[in-house]
Amino acid sequence: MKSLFEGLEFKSLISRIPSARGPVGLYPRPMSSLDAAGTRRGAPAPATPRDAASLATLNVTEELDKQVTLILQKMSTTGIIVDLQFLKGLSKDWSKKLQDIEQQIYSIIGHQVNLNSPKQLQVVLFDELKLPVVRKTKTGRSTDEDTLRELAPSHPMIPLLLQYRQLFKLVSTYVDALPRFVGSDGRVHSTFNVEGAATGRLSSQNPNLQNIPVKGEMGGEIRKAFVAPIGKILLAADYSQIELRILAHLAQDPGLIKAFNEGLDIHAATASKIFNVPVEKVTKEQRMVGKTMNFATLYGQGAHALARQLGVDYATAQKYIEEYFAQFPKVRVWKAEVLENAKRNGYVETLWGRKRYIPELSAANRQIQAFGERAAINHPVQGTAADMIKKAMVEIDKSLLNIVDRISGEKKTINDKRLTINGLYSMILQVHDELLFECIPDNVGEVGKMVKDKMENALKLSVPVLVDLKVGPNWGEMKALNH
DNA sequence: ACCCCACGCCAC
DNA sequence: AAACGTGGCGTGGGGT
Ligand SMILES: Nc1nc2c(ncn2[C@H]2C[C@H](O)[C@@H](COP(=O)(O)OP(=O)(O)OP(=O)(O)O)O2)c(=O)[nH]1
Ligand SMILES: [Mn+2]
Ligand SMILES: [Mn+2]
Repeated sequence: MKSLFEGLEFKSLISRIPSARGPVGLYPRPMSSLDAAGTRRGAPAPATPRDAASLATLNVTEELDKQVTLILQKMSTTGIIVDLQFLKGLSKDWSKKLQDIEQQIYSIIGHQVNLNSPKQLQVVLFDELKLPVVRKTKTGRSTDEDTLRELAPSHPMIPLLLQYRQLFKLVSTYVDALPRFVGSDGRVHSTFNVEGAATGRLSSQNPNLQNIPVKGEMGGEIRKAFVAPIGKILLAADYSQIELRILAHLAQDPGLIKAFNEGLDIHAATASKIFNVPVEKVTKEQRMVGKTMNFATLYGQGAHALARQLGVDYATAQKYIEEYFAQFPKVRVWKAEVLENAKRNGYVETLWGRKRYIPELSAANRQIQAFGERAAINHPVQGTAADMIKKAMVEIDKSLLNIVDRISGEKKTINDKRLTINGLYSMILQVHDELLFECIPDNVGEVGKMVKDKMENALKLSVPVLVDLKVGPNWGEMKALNH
């Protein structure tokens, strides 16, 4: 669990409603952030004492989380197949590339160095090669990706180092690490934590299946290792622009509401403006930049950071931010209201009343206050999205059992530790606003329709909620599923 | 074998 | 580094 202001001297806690539920999974492994009782490390005291009545009665989100916990256990028990042979091939190819790059770098600088050690790298870059220090970390001179991009034209080893970093990350964190989690059934069984994030989002660990690479060709290659078993396919369902739709509802912003009623893609529209291309010509990569700008601006990014991130000058970044809030005027008003309430109550909450206490709001240090304010703005939006998909998961889990009962007279469910596991259609992953299922190809159209319906109607918003469906033989080759 | 921290970076 | 937010993990470096 992260502190709100990691870099600052004194640490505080993010208080939250206590709950008796901990992580869920087959293989606890090292329970890094939670103790055996599922209570939060570093937060020994309950955030809010419960009165006698609330000890016995779960509120809406507690009841929701209780039901979700059972589903998470099933997801963990089912697991997902990882193609070990495929990863072995990737490892071989990419490790050779890594060695090549490493040798090239050594011959350029004239000696060996541990390229994975930022400390050793600093000496090479800034002392030996005398490259300019772009920015500093707490303890020294930064060598992160942004820094290296700026330094790239100054020395031939930098582009190689960037390649090395990317490749090493993918190999060490995924290609070589995932096989260590594969059980004798050929599957990885991640642990999902129902209260993994302060906002109500889940988290996933051992391994984390919510941060599997997706960008670029190499990301797609890694996702190809997540496969459906013989005779089944994968079905994926991802909400469209979900937090912007929730924002539209919470802020009741006319610009956002109109856009969604007209079926517009706001991420693409933002990208169209940034890259000065017609919206229909926006590429996937450009849309991603638009998406990041939309959320970063909403959650308080400044013009300086935006300018750096987009590679534009400060004035242009300022203009983008102004235009954003001019386009969606009620967003500023809503943010001010949230902060006012937050400071009065000491907490913020989602549409469903999931509370997050933010003591930083009353901190003496202004910088800490500012961190608290940005968290306070984020929680109602990110947390409502979490409530929404959790509700959908509960409804979908019920419906799947009904569908199975109907289409097959024979018993296709397995009872395992009081969990009813469905052998035909299994929910196997949740990635914040996406659900992944393993299912027999029969009736995938009907199941997809049901999943889409449950997700789109889990919460009633004042704008349409849309879900994109995809199917494929593996997670790297998913194609749109129409009707 | 386990722990911590800093750095850096993957995803949503 | 920074006035986007929410996470988890691998490595290096140091320690028990
Ligand atoms: N603050 C912040 N939130 C993010 C960021 N990336 C993703 N999120 C949150 C907001 C998104 O609505 C939500 C789901 O991520 P997705 O990648 O599915 O994006 P989204 O649903 O907005 O667009 P989509 O139509 O699915 O491509 O996660 C980010 O960079 N910053
Ligand atoms: Mn989405
Ligand atoms: Mn998504």
